[in-house]
Amino acid sequence: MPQKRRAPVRQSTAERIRHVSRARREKAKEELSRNILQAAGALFLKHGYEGISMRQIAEKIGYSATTIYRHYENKDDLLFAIVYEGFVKFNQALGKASKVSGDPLSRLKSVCAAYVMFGLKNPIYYQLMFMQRFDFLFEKRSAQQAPMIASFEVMQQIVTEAIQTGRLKRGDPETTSTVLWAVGHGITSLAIADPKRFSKRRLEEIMQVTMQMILSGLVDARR
Amino acid sequence: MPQKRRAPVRQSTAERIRHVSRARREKAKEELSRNILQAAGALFLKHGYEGISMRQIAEKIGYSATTIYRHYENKDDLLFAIVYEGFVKFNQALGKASKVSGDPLSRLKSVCAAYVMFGLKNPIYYQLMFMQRFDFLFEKRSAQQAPMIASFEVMQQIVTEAIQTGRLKRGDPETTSTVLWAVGHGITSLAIADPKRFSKRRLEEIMQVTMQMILSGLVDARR
Amino acid sequence: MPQKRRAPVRQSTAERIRHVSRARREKAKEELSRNILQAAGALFLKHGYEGISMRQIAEKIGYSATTIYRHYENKDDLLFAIVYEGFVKFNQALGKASKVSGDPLSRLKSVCAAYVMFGLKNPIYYQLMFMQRFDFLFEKRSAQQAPMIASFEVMQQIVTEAIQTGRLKRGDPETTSTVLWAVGHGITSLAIADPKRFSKRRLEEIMQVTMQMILSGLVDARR
Amino acid sequence: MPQKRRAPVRQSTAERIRHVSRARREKAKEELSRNILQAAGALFLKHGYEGISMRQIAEKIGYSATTIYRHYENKDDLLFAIVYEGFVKFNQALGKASKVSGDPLSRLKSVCAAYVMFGLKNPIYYQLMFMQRFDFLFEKRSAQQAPMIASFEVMQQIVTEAIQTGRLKRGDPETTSTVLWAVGHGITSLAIADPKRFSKRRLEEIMQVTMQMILSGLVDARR
DNA sequence: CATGAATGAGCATTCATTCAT
DNA sequence: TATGAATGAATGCTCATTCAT
Repeated sequence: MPQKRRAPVRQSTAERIRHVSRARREKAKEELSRNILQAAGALFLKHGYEGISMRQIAEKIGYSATTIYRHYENKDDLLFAIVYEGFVKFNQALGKASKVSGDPLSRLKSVCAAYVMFGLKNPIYYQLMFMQRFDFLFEKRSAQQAPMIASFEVMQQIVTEAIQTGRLKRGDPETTSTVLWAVGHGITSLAIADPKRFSKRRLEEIMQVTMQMILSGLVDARR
Repeated sequence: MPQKRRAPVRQSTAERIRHVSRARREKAKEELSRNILQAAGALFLKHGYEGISMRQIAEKIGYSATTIYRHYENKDDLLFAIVYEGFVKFNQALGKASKVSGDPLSRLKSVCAAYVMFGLKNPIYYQLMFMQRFDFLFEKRSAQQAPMIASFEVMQQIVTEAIQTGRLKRGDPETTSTVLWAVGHGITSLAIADPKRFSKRRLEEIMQVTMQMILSGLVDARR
Repeated sequence: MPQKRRAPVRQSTAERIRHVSRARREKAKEELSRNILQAAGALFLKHGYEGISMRQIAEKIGYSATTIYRHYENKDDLLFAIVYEGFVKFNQALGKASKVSGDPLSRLKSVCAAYVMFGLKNPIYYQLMFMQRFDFLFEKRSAQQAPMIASFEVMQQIVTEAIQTGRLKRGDPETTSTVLWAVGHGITSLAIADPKRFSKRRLEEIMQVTMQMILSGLVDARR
Repeated sequence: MPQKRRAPVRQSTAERIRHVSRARREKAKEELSRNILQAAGALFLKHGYEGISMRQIAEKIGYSATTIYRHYENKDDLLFAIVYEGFVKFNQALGKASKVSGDPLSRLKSVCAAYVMFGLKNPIYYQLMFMQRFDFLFEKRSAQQAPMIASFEVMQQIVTEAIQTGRLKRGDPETTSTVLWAVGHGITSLAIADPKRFSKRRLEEIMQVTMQMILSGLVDARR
């Protein structure tokens, strides 16, 4: 990141007094960055990206609007940071779930559950990531698509394995994993969009019915 | 300074033909109305409701922004018109599909297919209807929620029937129909959001796998 | 098309001096506030409240329209500030005049003269306060009506005293003070509206004739 | 008034059928003109000139906005027509009152009463004429200021007479008549602006006190 | 590092006015 | 004569962003 303005050679007295350890300062900065991200995320979610102004974000965190620009280049950048972080977290969650011990099928179940769980626990991220169209964000940032792609591949990988080991019916792994993805996405997005309909109990029922449907429907019964 | 506003420069008669017979004029008006609706829909979809201005819509249809106001009271009204029409069409599609002859199960399949088909054929409507949050639109127009509610009920009705006639496994009809809804929504919304991944062939495969999954997974095999 | 908004072109430092010491800065801010108030007042007066736009005010003071909003919440607020300040000044003027030494009659004369003088010295304030209907301003700001009410009461108070001490003819104090008010308002508003007719000399004559008329006409001659 | 578009040589059938007597047609036109004037006056008064749109006027009379333009050239012209008519009526009222039989003093009283009465009976006209600033209206229409000027002169004429015949104290007639004018205007405008304070009874009291004040104060008692 | 001041561009909406019918 | 359609300009206001301190 090209530092645009070099630091002055001589620190002012005031600066020296305020001077804390370098680590401490950086930590504070990061904390603020994260703060901004969270506030912005929550607001974007509630009122849409275009519906929220930098000033509103600033007000929520108790800083001036200008301060945000010290942490993020502009509004787009801020949004991207949220979505990007979302994908990193998402990727971690799926990755962790996929490493559960057991046969491919239980790992598949684990990943599916993790998918839905992520969405329900991070509705802000999920909506920003999957329920709105921010293609434009990645247009000029293709280099940073890695975690997004990786996430997609985790599931496909497991499905492939499950098919190869004969636990799932024979078929194109991409097709099958897309179906699973779609089921997960359908439940998650509906649950987020209309929480009233998705009480905890109802959701549990739904998940159970769904899992059973998947198992009865996709598993190769001959084994 | 009550300065006189100058009269707008008119386009020559040849450029645009208007003011013909009364019937013709009304037809032209309706056509323009529809035109606005379509343009607005496409734009809202791509950039979000808040991301699109009346001016942008106007420019797309080649009229001044003011003209839109002759057809729709305001921006909200315009969006509502789109969503409302979407639900009317949606309702018709589901209704028609549900009246197919045969046992509840084949009607269920028919409705599911109709659901996905509607989304794929009317991606603009679908996204505005289901992939964004426009609760506020109906807040003051509860009287016009009919087609929306009716749509939701079609599927639930069929599921209930299928359970009662023993074709589907015993269970709460609402849970079961929600699962089906979620599956349909998952496929549809993914297909719309990422068309590259959903070629016609791939989609057919997906639908087939899905249908089979549903049937194997939810149907009461004892019958 | 979330197109980036370009940064505004700034004026060179030399052109306008800002950002000095904190105290200096606050002083500058107040000065600008006052500047806006004056410009707005003059314009509202000449073309009516509805006839003037924020942009026109801004242009008059050489700032952008946005800047006004840093000082006043909105157009109503701006108008209110003017009228309110007017009443504060008016109240002070009447109050001071009423405290002149002497019998009630000379204090009455003093207040009448102060009334007219205020209007002539502050024609902008006067017209906005008394020659246009801005009831709506106070509808939601009843708490701030104090100076206005106080002003009205000063004259009535003196008249009451003058009647009680027998210097004015017996009669309803409210009626009498309203007559005096009307006379003062008549002269003041005509003088403001048609300054050509009200040269300094002519005005002096008018005031003299009027005062004499009041004294001959309202004073109880038996004393 | 230069007719911009000449009438077609051949009347269409429809036109011939609709054809009524010329007189009847003109009468209808005038009636509509008057209708527009009244509606516009009432609205201008209530919401200010700038606060009212042509469409609002049109809606009030149940015609399209375009129709107004057939009767008045533009909005300014419409306002002017109102004010002009007001001055014509005002002039008539004062003129009639000044022709009452009797000595100059009773004629003076008659004119003063007529002044106030006009304002109270035609508050719309009065406010538009005297309580708002429409200088711009007359800037390019100086030829039509006649009734306005005439009105001003009626009172001055009587005062001059009264002084010459020794009924009023010696003094500059212009000064004296201006004082009277101011008193009349003061009462009238206050009564219009704040009707709550000016009940019929209160107003009568005020008028009586005022008249007495004028007589005691301005009349030459030596006669 | 954080901020106050400032601004050009943009937004939804309304307006006065014109034109052809 | 009256009107529907259309429009450029304007309005109050908000926004993202910059700059110098």
